[in-house]
Amino acid sequence: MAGNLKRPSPMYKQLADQLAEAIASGELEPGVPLPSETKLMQEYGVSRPTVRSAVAELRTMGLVDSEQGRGSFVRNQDAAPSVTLARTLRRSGKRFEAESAFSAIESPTITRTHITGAAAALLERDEEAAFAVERLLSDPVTGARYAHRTVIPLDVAEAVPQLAERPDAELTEIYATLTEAGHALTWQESVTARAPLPDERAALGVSDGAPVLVSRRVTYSGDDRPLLLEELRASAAHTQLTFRITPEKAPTRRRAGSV
Amino acid sequence: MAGNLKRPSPMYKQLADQLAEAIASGELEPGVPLPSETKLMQEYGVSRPTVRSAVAELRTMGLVDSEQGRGSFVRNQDAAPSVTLARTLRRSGKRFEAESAFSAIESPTITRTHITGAAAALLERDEEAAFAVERLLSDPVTGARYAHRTVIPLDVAEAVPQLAERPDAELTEIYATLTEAGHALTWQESVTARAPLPDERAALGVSDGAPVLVSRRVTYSGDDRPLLLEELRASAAHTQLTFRITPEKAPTRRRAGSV
DNA sequence: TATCATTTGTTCGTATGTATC
DNA sequence: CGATACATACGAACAAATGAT
Repeated sequence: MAGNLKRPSPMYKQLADQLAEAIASGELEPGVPLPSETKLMQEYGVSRPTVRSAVAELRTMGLVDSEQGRGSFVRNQDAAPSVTLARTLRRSGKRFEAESAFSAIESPTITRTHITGAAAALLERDEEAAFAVERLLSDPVTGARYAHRTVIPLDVAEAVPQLAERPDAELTEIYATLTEAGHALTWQESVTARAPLPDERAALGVSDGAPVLVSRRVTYSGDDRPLLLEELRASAAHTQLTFRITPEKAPTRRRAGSV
Repeated sequence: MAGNLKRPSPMYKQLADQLAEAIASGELEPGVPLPSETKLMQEYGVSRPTVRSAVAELRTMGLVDSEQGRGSFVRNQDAAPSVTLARTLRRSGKRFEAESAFSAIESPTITRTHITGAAAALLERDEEAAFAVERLLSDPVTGARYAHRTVIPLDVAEAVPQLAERPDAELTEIYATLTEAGHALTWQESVTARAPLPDERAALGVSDGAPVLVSRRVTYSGDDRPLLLEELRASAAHTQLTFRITPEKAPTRRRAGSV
């Protein structure tokens, strides 16, 4: 980790890259502090703002955590994927069971809303009324927190009285209820990630630079009519989601270059 | 959007919050530029560094994109999940087909490596030798780019000669080969996300503040012996992954509080 | 084509606040 | 209490990209 920075490519980025490489190579181990800002200024012959920009880069890359009065510490990334949430369902007859178990931090809140945004596209309903059930959950082992939200369109709730009465029933119960109501259920889950919103940082305990995983599961009647939506949000630093891939038995259509 | 900032809570954060709120409320619509840094300095009576810190916050929140010489523009978040990659397999007899098709940007590169890190855990092999096949792919419609990596442990390749000869065959071919070799294949995919590394920014075209989705698919023989690993990386700003959830037929064990 | 005003990007310097040890 | 560390905020200058003149 010597002290030579050429131009161009901003000096703060070069410094960030060098530090990132030192972290990746293990030269700077998790838990140990970076050299202080003053040291880095002297070592590399750059000014304070340049050093601070470099360290800020490392923070947004999720490589270090800075603590006022102490230092900037290399984050332990091996301990990163700690919690694995299996997004699998088990079924026996008309009963369902979810693979991953949570404990609720607060009791669920039920509200009446309208379906907008991503939910509208997935439920194929725009601006229609719906029940929304919000839960704040935590993993019983690690204490990691999750936000869970269920959206039940009003037309679905009206067709199945038990849903309207207890929209906050457990999801496995709801699946059973819908099955008894004659629906042949199928599910599709879609996963993406984004930077946390300000309120999510606190609620989900998202560490600096870590994204939020957003997973949305749609329950269909048959293969195509959306009945309800679940949305799960979690800090990606603590969580990975797993899916069992089951090949569909379907006629082969030719396609080129797929991987 | 008036100009009153109290202390404490850093002024740059207050300014960032006010701008974020203006974006959330629709006062600042997607595509329109924020007031210029000079304007914001005057409006709020703060210095240029303070304004720049605030805008930097918005960038890492993924709310705006800044372009030198032009301005900082509110990002269109509705157009965010543009590309949907279905992580589903289809099967007919011993033939397989992937749902999502890509076109290769470069021809695959084959290297000999050792299995470490997340791959070691998933393949249940530590430091063992393996083929690694790297591909840079793109979506034929949108042009979005993906990095794909296949890891084939050497013991698997040696047991199935076709793999050792052409480790860079298409995955569906490899699945077929393994099936013909007598393996009953199953798959498990795990998804997480993280901030992009410096080289990924360029290779995957990751916009500022957007995380990278990392999805790893393990192919098992039977239910438990890992044969090979695929790793797919993509910018979460452009991509969502979809999974078909197929309930497993299994005896019901009781569990509390699952959602 | 060349110039110029505007806008963001980079880098320096300096001062002060605040948490930690 | 004092030394050290990061956090915030100011001012200033120049670079680089853009778009219009």
